[in-house]
Amino acid sequence: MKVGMEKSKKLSSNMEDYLEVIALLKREESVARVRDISRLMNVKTPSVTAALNTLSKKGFIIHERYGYVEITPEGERLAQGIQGRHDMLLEFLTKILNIDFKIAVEDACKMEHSISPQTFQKLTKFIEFVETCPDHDRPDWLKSFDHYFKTGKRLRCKVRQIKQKSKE
Amino acid sequence: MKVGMEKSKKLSSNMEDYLEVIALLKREESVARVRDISRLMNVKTPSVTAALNTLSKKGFIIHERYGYVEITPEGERLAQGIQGRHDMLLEFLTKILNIDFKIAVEDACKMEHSISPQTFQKLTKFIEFVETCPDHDRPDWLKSFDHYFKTGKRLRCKVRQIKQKSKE
DNA sequence: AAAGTTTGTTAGGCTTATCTAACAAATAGA
DNA sequence: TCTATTTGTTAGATAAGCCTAACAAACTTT
Repeated sequence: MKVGMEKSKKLSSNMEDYLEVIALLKREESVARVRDISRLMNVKTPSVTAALNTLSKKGFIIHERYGYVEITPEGERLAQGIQGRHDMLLEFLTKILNIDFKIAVEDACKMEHSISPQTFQKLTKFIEFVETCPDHDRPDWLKSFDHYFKTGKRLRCKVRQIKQKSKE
Repeated sequence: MKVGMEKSKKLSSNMEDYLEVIALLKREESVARVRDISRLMNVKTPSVTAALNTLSKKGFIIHERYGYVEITPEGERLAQGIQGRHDMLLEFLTKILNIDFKIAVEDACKMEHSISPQTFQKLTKFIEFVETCPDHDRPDWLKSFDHYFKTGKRLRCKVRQIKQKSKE
């Protein structure tokens, strides 16, 4: 074992989930209790206690025996990152790909832990690009994809295309 | 423990990775040896032996002591599914989102284990939709996104829009 | 305020996946 | 062929996460 070995600040997917749920509870119920965490995560309370010890040691939360769970600024920052990835993925899956909500949530919950910053950034911009399109709700090319997905047939995607054809 | 309890056929991400690598070796080198699996996966050989026992018990491979690893039809089917998800994700990330290859591979390697069939199907069709577009290489709307990503500015995507503006 | 209920912790066990060390089998070279 | 090297296996340890059972603290409730 190396001498100056720092304890790693990196969290496993599981620990990220705990932190995410804690942040959610703080946000929605103003306090985070062991019982609530255990219910939301479908684990027993001893598992929560163990997780809290891990998160404490790494400095993401503050937890004294029998007390509420508090998040440190560092924990808050991390939780926001995870939540941001989750929200973005969910939006991409539901609004752009039209995946069923329940399945989209499942996918997002898993992918939120592994997606790279670069992919996150690209997808974020992609969503923004779609949603700020000066069309009505959904840009025409996406509607065209919807149709392609349903029928397997392409719509003429460009008027220009037709014009070019008539010029030949 | 329930009486009729079957051993589950479900594989962890780790075991899926082993199976994937075994299939890769069979494909590229015609045989899969413990040593090669261990090298490709950056684990020591005893870890491979342990994994092979797990995969054998679940019926995805056949492995006798000191022999090559063979894949069963069931294992082959599973491996193809995983590889298919991997390839699709890699294509989506590199060709559509223009993510750097190395990062795209990392993302794909993680996501391939968690993506739902529905999302797989949608993304597959989406790639198909993009790649069969009657444009040159990349459809105009995607080029328009590229520009938006680089500059943050939208290109006029529709003439109609301009007309509406001048009407106000 | 004492008893009962709920909540949280500790202790100890199981599983998965990894490792090192030691040994055994297979292959290669002299 | 017989020894040396490489490859594979076994044994035993460690770490993460989960569990149950037992206990302890905190809260309700009368």
